[in-house]
Amino acid sequence: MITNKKIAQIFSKTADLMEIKGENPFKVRAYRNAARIIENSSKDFNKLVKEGFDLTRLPGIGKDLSEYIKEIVTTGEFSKLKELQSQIPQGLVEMLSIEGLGPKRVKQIYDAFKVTSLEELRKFANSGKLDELPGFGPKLIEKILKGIKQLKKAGIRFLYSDVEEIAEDLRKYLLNFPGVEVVEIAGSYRRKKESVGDLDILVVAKDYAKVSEFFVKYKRVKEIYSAGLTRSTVFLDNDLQVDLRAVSKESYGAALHYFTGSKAHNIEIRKRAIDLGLKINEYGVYKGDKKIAGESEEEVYKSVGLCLIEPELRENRGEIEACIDGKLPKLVNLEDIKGDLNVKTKNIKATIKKAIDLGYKYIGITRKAKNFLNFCNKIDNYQEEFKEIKLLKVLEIEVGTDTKLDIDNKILRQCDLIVATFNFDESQTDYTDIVVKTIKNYPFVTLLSHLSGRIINQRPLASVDYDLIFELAAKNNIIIEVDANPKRLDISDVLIKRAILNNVKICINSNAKLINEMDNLKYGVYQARRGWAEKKDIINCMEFSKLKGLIG
DNA sequence: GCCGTTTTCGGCCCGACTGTTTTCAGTCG
Repeated sequence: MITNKKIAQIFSKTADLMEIKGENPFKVRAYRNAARIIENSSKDFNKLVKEGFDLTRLPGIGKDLSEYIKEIVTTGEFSKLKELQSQIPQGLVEMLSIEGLGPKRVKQIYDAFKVTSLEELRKFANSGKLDELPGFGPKLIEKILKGIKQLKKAGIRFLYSDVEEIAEDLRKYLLNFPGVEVVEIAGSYRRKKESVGDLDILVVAKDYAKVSEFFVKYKRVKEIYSAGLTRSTVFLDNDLQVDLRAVSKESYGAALHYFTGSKAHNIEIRKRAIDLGLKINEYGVYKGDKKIAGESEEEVYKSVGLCLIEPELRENRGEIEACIDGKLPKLVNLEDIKGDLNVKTKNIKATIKKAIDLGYKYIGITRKAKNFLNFCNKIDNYQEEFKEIKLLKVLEIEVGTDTKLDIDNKILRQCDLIVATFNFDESQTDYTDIVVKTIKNYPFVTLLSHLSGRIINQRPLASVDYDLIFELAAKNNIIIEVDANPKRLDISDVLIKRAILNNVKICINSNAKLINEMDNLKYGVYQARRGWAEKKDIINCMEFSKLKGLIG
């Protein structure tokens, strides 16, 4: 089955190749735009095509792209891409990821020397041949050589949780410097994306030059890439890129908006400004030469007739339209969480104490069927001891590819919640059947865990007909879990939005194996916010009495 | 390739920076 992600990948690949070929850049943009729309869509394109939906109704998809999508869904391939691939060597695409090399220069190099691989490029650069090309000076060539070396590192994204500590430490470090008034970390970090490419730090300060000097002396800086009058870039010891930018107080809101992104969101906002006869850049909102807004983000949004849109929503996934219609979600907050329903920690007493510390009203401790009755006795005893928190006995069953389940009735009567977790065999391609069978044949299962099976940067989403599953889940009151483990965040933001649109309730659990991993729940909340989730969509934001009715 | 309440052509977000030139193209975010 062709997933949205797969279609998106095909279009972006096509765009890369077209760019090198020297096609009209706006045409290339149309493909990239379509790729983004499809990947972010809350609808399954495979399904839309099969239902005969008129794809040209979607903004950004016209007559041609609509036909191409149909071709990809029905044949699994894209003839245009195949043709491009036969004309343009793969090595050229790799060259695009070298800092300083874009499509024009790659094409220039290829046309002149027929260089098709990075290795060949390195030889040419070293031999001095590249100097012959117009526009290629010693500095650019040095940059290319350096870029080839660093290529492996380039493009890696860090888990949000991995950069969080550094980011907050840097924030404190800069705030301590005399004359620094504001430090804010923008970019995908502020949008709470599951992975972050680099850190964009904005600073309002009396004397930027001094702050910049102080910044590049940060203990973890390995390399200073550039240090200018308004911008400095460094690499840290773990290869994380950090940009520091000087911002004036009067432009702070415009700059924060601009550098928070996403790019797609910014472009939409700017288009809107143009329609209103305004111009937006990182310094402010302008009517002619007159600056009419810029000090705060609220002002910037207000100038184009919008309300403040929370950073997590800024992906051009319908947030602007929702704002106009007054239908922006009131996003869930960490404080709304009343309990964690899937904790696999060994030490029960320590778990309960931690849950109380976290202010939880209830905590679900999970075990597999083996020795479950013995575990239940222990929980009953602890419940006597800790009356301030409600303890739930959670049974986890692993669904293999055969969906055979054999659970003792005694156990079923004892547990408060049964969670099915999927253990997909990587060799299989479509797991929809297994999930459907689990829902239909085992009515005692109320929570589905690891539905997509993804591990960030390692294992992609399983190929499942998510809309079908969500429909069934809504009908059968099945809850879908968001595993807050920052390496997983399964299900993803886009899927959370799709689940909620299908009236499916979600549950954010830490899946903690160690006590301190219970703190990971916040990452699940961030992901849920990116998936437009409100308090009412999340069962562990509910009082215990209401929750009981949903999981019982 | 998409789009249109100046609608079937002619636009398409916008500015900084870099390195190369000598007024600007390419790249980047």
